Amino acid sequence: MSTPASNELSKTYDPTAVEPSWYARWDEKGFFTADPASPKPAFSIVIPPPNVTGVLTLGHVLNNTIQDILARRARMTGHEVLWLPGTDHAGIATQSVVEKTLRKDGLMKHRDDLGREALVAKIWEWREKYGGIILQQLRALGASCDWTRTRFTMDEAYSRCVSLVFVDLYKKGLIYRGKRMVNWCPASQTAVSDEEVDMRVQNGLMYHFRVEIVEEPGRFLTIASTRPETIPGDTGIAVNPKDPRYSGLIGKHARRPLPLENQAHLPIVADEAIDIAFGTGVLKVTPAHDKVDYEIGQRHGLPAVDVLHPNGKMNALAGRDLDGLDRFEARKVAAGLLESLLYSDGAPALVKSEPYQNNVGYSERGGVPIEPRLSEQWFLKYPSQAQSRDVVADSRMRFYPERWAKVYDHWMGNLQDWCISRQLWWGHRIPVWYSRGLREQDREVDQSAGIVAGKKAELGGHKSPAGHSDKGSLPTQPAPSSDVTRGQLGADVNTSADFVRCQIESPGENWTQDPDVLDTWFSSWLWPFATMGWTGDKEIDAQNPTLAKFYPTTDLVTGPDIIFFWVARMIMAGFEYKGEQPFRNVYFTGIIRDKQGRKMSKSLGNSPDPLDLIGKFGADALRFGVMRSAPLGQDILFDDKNVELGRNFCTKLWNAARFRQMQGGETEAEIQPTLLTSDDKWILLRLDRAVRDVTIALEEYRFSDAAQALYRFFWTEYCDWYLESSKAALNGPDAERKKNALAVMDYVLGQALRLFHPFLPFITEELWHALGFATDMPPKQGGETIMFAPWPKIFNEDELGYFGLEASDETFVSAKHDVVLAGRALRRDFNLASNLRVKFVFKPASAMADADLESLRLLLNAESLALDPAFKAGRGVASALTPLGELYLPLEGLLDPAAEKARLEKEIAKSTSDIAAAEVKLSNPSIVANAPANVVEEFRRRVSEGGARLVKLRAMLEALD
RNA sequence: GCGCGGUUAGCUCAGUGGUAGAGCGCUUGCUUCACACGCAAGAAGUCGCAGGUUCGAACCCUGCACCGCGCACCA
Repeated sequence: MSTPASNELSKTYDPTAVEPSWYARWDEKGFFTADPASPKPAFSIVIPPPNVTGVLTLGHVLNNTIQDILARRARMTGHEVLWLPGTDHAGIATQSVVEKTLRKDGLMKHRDDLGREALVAKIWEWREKYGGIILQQLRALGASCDWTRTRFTMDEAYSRCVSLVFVDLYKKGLIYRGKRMVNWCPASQTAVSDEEVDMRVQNGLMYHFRVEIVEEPGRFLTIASTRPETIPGDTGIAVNPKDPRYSGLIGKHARRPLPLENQAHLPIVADEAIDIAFGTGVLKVTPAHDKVDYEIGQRHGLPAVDVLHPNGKMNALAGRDLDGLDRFEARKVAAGLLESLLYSDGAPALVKSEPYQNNVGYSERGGVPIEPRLSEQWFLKYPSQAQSRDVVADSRMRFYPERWAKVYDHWMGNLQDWCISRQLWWGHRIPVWYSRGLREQDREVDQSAGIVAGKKAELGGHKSPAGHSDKGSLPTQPAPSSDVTRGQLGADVNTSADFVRCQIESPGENWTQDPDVLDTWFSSWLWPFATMGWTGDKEIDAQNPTLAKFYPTTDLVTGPDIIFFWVARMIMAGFEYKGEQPFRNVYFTGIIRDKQGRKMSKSLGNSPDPLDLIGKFGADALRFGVMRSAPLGQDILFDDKNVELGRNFCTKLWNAARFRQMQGGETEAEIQPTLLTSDDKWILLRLDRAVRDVTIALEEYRFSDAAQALYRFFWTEYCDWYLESSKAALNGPDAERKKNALAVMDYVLGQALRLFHPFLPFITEELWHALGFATDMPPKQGGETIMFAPWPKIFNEDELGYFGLEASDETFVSAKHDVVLAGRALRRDFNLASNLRVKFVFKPASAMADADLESLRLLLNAESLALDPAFKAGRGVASALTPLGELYLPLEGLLDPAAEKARLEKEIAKSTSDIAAAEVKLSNPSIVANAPANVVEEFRRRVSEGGARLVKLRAMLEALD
């Protein structure tokens, strides 16, 4: 047995004094380091890499606490744990942040002032200095990541994986380049993927304007549009062929009103896509600035006229009145022009403009409306689609909560090709090389905002090009490279190997690399294996112990907002490059909101800094508070009160430990089963229940349930009931009994600390050592750290028999608690101060052990509890009926007999109505016939027990007279 | 428009067929020798609405309303 803890605990728990030093020690000792050679079963998680520019938010706290809980519990259940950390280069976000700093510091006005190489160098510099702060912050939270394996998506080895995969997919014919309608962000001046567009409700205006029919002067068509500024880009007018109003006009022409100096004649075409019921049933077709219009344009051979610069300002083709204006300013000006443009009938072109609400796509990053824009980009047709869809559909990969599986399945069933190129400088440069001279020519066309012949361009909507159609089986295995050649893919791009090559290294002097970089997610989708040293070389990878041991990973913990961005793509990459799913379970957290239910945002200022909270309450408190209020699958309304509750709980735990320490004696003596009191047995059974509940809850990813079970067990059951009742033995004269009570306490505390450890890593480690639990454990199983102490197990039959634990112990002690509650209620009913020492008389229904009476007395805070089977209550005695007997509180002059009488009558009334309710049930033959036996039995019990209770209550009432 | 969540005590949420629960907040009494970040007692809910199934519904079914989210969109 160990010696008593030597260092005495201070009166209050100070997390700031404890947390950093324990973290440093864990880290130094290499406790977080994963050993691929370990014989233990593997458990692995890869962190969702935060932006390298990021700082810790409550979202990260939630997400990483969950991962840490999983990792820490896995260590305690004997797993070799790898929790792999790292950061993401986050293309647009990082480049914007650094550009902003540089502009603020006056080091540049525009990125072109520095040039590509210098800017990228600056960003690297910035990253070295400030990047990865968030990883430091995760340490303060207690995250047990294997920092020796920290990765960054732009590490040399990782970048090589990205290029490798690009080249491979290119060779498989899944990556192609083409001029297509993409989501263009005028703020960041790059294309973005469909997933990076948010639809927002917008209050705008619907403009109704007229165009004159060329062949029938004086006849007009009215068109409804929200974007009059794009009229100069109109190249056709479309109506539905079934619309009788306009059938005679098809094939004729309308005069485009703008620009005033170039009123072109637009063909009127018939297209099924036109909704007869919407607006006037006439659509202006602007193929260069709308996806649907582009498709209509394709069908009718209408050219695309781009009237916008990439930055969202109108260009020369918009006409002299609009040229140079911002698109929103141009909208107003265009409307004004239409208003002052008078037709031959003397009326203006503009009929009316009325308020209109519609949905507009916003750039997630740029925060401005997306401009659908025709441009040359790289696209990926997703690999391994079928396997990736099936693995979730048939539950080989489990989603928690399960409902996200449906969302995933829906998206997987409607995959659109992914626009992977970005017009940025920070990121993985596309490994494609152009023979000098060719590319410049291409770019010129792209930048010129000229007229592109409609027939030549590819279909919009990111449908796969011809020769790679969606019908038939999806390519689940790497397609043979001969399947599709680039020649078939982009008719508008010169793809001859003499001019274009896709390879990692430069082909030589006269070759220029594609200027674009890849979407950040094109690197993060490789995260689960690229971080583990994957090379793409089968032989080398087969020898990689990390991959062998830790891939596929066990769990992924992430937000549902990136299910498409990241999770789905990782699954596809996992199958394509590892031939296996990247993880077994995916846990989707809720979104952290403020207590009013609003999203956390900088502008609202409702986003507390987790480090402030840690400083104020401690990391354990923050973790516990967040976890206790984070039910599976629901958003979390965050309130500091939660953290306060966590802090209070830590203090409670601390003081319960302090109480134990103050009792002295050796730690963890052997429990003598014969000396166990009913309370001892009760707490052992409650502990057993807690072990079971917490274990199951964690296995089912119900973290808040686990936290609440722990909270209830420790605070209510251990502290409020057991610890108080144990004072009977601890303050009593019997040394053996005291020793045994301490042994029980130590056992419960030792197990409880382990159960708490995943949630509260710091305080549990501190107490584990301070109370001496570490002393007798094998070094690798709790001796050095509670991190490796075995996870508690529920009692088996032998143990239950050894301690003599039976269900009846629980029933009995809970009846004892009822006695205490009844006694406390009597105090309250007669307005006796809490601190008034009173004398109770107890008339037990059956014999009771001295220990039980003594604990009853203590819990009642009574001066005495006299056992008197023959007690006759008279006037001035308050009484209560309990499951274990009658409890009397003689009050002499203090009691108002009338009040006591009223109190008893109220109880009698309650009892009577309870009985009546049960009798009604029993008198109904169909209940007796249909209800299950145990339910009927329960009604009978209520009637019979209620009857007995009634008899006694009446006797008590009579005694008052 | 389609789909998914939600609607239970003042607030945040548990509760999947048999007499409504927790934490916070509130009220009252307590500096009771671990803890006032505490102890004890208490008040407080026609379980969104309307039908249905059932002996019995917060719970199962149908419809509706409202809140939130996702997807797709009509210019």
